[in-house]
Amino acid sequence: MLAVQPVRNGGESCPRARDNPHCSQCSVRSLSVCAALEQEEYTALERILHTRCFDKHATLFSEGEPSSVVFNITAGMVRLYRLLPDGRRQIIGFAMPGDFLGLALADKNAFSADALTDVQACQFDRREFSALLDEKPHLLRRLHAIAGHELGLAQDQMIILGRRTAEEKVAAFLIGLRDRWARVSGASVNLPLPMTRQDIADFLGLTIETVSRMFSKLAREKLIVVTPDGVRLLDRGALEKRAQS
Amino acid sequence: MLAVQPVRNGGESCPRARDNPHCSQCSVRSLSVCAALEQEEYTALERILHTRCFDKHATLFSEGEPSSVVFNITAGMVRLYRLLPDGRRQIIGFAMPGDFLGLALADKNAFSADALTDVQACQFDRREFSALLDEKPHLLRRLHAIAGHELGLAQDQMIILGRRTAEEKVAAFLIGLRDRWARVSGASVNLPLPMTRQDIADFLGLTIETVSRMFSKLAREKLIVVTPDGVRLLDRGALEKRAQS
DNA sequence: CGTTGAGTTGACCATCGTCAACAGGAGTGG
DNA sequence: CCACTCCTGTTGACGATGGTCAACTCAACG
Repeated sequence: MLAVQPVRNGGESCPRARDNPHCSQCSVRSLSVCAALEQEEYTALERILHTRCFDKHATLFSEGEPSSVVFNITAGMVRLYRLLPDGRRQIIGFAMPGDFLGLALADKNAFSADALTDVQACQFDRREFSALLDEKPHLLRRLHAIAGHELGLAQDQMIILGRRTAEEKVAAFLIGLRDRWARVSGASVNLPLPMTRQDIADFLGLTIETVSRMFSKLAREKLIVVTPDGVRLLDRGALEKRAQS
Repeated sequence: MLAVQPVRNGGESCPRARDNPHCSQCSVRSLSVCAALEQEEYTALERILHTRCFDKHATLFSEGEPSSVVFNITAGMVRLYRLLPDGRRQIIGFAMPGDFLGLALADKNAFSADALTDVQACQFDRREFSALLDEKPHLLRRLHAIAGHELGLAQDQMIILGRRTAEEKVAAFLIGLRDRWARVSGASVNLPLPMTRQDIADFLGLTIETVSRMFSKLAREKLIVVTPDGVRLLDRGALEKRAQS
């Protein structure tokens, strides 16, 4: 099954989810900030948490605007990007279940975020969340650890953008996405790609045509099969070799 | 004067500096983690702080090794980089006075760091520093705020690497370095470049030849003058226009 | 059944990388 | 002091990678 999370939930509307905002039953708890907290901390989080749903293509927040809320994604995939004055776009990353948006707790959004699929998320008022961090330093430690991890990912992406060929970029993208996806939904050779070729191109610093050509090339060489809503990874080893990772 | 910080200090040796580890007299205090702390926090920091000097070309730490210490740079410039298996190198950034190395507090170094000039730094044992953060959540907040800022810089760099031409990259590099340098040593049209062309190339995802050509081009067009140890920025406005920033 | 938008493929071309030659400074040894 | 080497940086000629432009397919949708 290539369909992403929300479909699995059968399009449950958010009210249903809101009836039940218990971290103890959260499927992404082990993957996110919320991992390894104390009962008291979960209780505090549940008190200020709102479950939210976003339709595909909906905007979670926009670059430059005052940021009033932060999110923990629980289902679906989110596109994070920044725009240049001349209209060029750089995709910063793709957020998945377990990912936290608003790590920096800054008062302006550093980037825009919109939903590539239907998305569910835990939403927190930024000030309330920030105040909670003052009360629960342990939670702040968790958040900081995640920020450190994100910094590492950003540096990986710098290497990909700066020092890799088109083929290596696409291979590294597929490997990287697969690894992250496996944490959420278990290992599988099928990898859903809810983003467009343009999104991938803007993530990798390529054009849509080059991305398409590289997909075709990898398919011709039997490393992947391109499916309607993603790819099937046939030869992970060979793919990793191309990614130079 | 294009010479960088340590020269200004007349080559004072570290023992001299160690006699005097008082944050209250630190020239970079206002720029770093240490800004806006309480007296009690400075006292705690001074207790676990060691001032260190590194000669030009010395290694502060290496990628992959267990990280036992963290640094706050007080003078000089440091090159931060990662290596690919095949020898290609990506420079992650250049650290200046006020910059903190080891933000993530991870137990392995995510990158290597070596001195481009003589360097002075406050060194902390990572475990001691980490323990201090548990006692002083306010200090952790500071550190987290800085991590958020670094994440923003990393995203800026992604845009530069992914979506800009060689000329834009070099212009953006000069503007960015100048802005950061101005915080340390005051505004000036003279910008020291202690790094080699190869370093700049590995930072921008270019070759040494292309960097050289772009410097020549900007010089031919009277936007900069290339000096033995850096550049003189003649037309900041025009340069910013080229940087598309 | 026409329209729209995503994706693929081909032809051509420009930017930037590769290879090579050369200049100038620093360090070394005769 | 000069000759020599080494290293960094500059410049030119050439070519390849990836961008540009265009035509086409296909699926979704009314």
